[in-house]
Amino acid sequence: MRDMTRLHDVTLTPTALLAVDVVVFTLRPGPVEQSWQVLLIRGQESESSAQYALPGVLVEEDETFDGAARRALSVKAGFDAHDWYLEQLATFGSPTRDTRARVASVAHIALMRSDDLVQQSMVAGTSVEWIPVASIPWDALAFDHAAMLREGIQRVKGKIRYTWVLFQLLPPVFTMSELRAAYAAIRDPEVMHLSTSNMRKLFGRLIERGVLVQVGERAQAKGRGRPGDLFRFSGPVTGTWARELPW
Amino acid sequence: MRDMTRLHDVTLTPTALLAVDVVVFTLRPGPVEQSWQVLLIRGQESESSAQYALPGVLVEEDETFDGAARRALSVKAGFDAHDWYLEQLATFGSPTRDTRARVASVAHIALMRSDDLVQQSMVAGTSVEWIPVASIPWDALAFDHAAMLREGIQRVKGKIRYTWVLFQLLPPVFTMSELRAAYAAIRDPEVMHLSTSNMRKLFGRLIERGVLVQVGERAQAKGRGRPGDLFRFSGPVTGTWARELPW
DNA sequence: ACAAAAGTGTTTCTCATACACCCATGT
DNA sequence: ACATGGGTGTATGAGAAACACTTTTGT
Repeated sequence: MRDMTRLHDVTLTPTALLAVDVVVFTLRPGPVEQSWQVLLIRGQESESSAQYALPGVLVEEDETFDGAARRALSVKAGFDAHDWYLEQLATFGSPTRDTRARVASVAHIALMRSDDLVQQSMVAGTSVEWIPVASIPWDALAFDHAAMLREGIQRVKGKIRYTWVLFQLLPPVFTMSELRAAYAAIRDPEVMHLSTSNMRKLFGRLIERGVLVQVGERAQAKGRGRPGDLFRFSGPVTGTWARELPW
Repeated sequence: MRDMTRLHDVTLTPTALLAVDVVVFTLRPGPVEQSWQVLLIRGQESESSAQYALPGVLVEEDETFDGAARRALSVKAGFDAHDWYLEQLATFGSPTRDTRARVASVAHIALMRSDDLVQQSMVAGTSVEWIPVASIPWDALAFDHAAMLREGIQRVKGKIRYTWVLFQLLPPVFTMSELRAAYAAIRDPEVMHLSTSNMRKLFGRLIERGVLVQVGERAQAKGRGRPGDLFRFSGPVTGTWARELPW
């Protein structure tokens, strides 16, 4: 970056390859237990026991990790992820993780709004599958992708409790019920038992501060019952609650 | 790790170098504002503006990141860090961070108990300095070490609030006052105004669960005032509070 | 004896949870 | 009409914060 305070006495011959892998999460309509889903790629190399892998690519010479991760989503899954929430998770680089060369993979997590799903696609020879987090085929994952998934799941579970990333998984406009359902799907189905009354009280602070804006309309009624008021999130992606949410 | 589901169609020529850098924190006696300190290496290459750097080394062929990080602490600062708390922070690998080659550095944070400081040392040509976090020379840091420090500081500040890592910075036996002071030094000096009464009530849960054990003795009296009861932490390093601490 | 630091117990107030009741929509 | 889901307001209980008072040390 700025100077050469280090490495002056060593060779600069490259010794490793850099890769990125992405754990993509989304929320889909359906039963709470299956709503939170992750994207896996089913490979065509059927001779091995590893049927599933995370989307990943090798990092190119002049490419940032962020750029490589978004390219992986494009190349491996056919998604245009240029405006998705993306954050670095951790780097996996055990000397033995790949037998052919030292490969360090910088794992990321990405959050896709379920209504972006219009584009679902099929990429030459591989197929893209959304799997509920509750039923991940842990034993059929390539490389150390199981460890990446475990860490990614923990990261998201923890982070929705004190930051505003949850809104990156919701559509632009949503009801309190949808917000509660999103929370329940990721953290704990028990949250579904919370009354809308208490939800509003908790999120009332955000409404006062203008982070949640009530759009002047009601949602489309679906099925029986009164449709809920619609809200729009207008705060910074990186924002946090003053206090951690109680559940 | 397990098979070859990927990379089958690309060359495996190494293109990058792997490094580790470590942000080492400790707590030292003294005024609250200067108690939380970080380790910086003052380099001898005085021609450049970057006077300070984090301890770091290149990762060797058969070395884990964890191993390389502990070696960096040994080689660059003369510490035996084999039993220190060490965790991966993030990987910094901008294509332009080093002009000579693509170097990806896996940053770590390490926590040193201040009473381990017996070993303080001097390594050939470089000098090890403990700098209060409040007075880091941001403009005199090599590479992207300023970014690493910023992230490291945020990580620790956040993590002491919901995990038990704070105890990794305290001596094996400590008083409630020392615990409060440690918290105050990292999070907010305001915490110093909390009464010991309220502290005990908050940590009372931990005492009941046996995570904090009251050693049957009082601390050495220093100066005026009654010495505090001594406690010992006996929980898992990775433990978390049921609820986030209120401050 | 007094100041300073630590321990114990009580009071107050905030806020999470629970509950009772009203509103809107589809069958 | 009634069942179902959403919204409003109130009551209850847990716990954080504040405070008054006692205990132990050094000067």
